[in-house]
Amino acid sequence: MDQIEIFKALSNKTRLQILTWLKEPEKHFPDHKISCDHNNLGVCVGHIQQKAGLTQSTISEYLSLLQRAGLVTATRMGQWTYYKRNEAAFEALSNLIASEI
Amino acid sequence: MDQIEIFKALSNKTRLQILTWLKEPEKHFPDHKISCDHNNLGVCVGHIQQKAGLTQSTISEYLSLLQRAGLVTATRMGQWTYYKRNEAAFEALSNLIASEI
DNA sequence: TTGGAATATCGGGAATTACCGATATATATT
DNA sequence: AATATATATCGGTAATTCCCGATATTCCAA
Repeated sequence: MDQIEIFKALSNKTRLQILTWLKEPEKHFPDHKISCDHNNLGVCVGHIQQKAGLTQSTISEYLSLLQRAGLVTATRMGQWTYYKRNEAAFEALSNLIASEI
Repeated sequence: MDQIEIFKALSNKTRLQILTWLKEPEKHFPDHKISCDHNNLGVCVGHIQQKAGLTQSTISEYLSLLQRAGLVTATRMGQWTYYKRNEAAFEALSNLIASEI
């Protein structure tokens, strides 16, 4: 758990938005059931990219950055990569700020 | 409470160190009683700078950056400026991460 | 009121980050 | 095998951040 990597990952408006969108995927990605997300794997890159309005390469990089920071997990299924929040990481970060930092 | 400004402020090793030092000033600045810190005002810039090992200008900027983010408060007393943690901000941030982000 | 001490601000070079377009890779379909 | 789709990676420019030295400002002391 690299604190600085986490805080850097959170220091960007688009990435923060993505994380809050992933809190309620069914709300923010209403068409996810009929396309990417079969189970509870998360949301695929393309949907996130469309909603964010930045290029595919940028969003792909942002998502892998969030993954390296441990804030999301990625699952590859066929041609899609599904990203979902790692709630444990947020809980740990909250506790870290409340007690360590 | 500008989230991004806060996370940017926390995205630096030296600034994180300063914040943890300020959690226990008497431990990390053992000579603070006989010099700067008369009451509970915090720790003066010079002591923080010595411990951090960076230049005076850098530390001064880091401290005002932390202040702008709301993570510390500054009190000017004579020629010294004393910085101390704003614990309410950390609590608020912890809660924010636990519930909003 | 002049000099010194503590801090703040200014200007700048090197490194990092924010995005992009182009291209590569992997998978699915025909 | 050839093509199409989804994602990842690469190379690059503009903006931001890191940290410095030099200078300005504020306050105190002689």
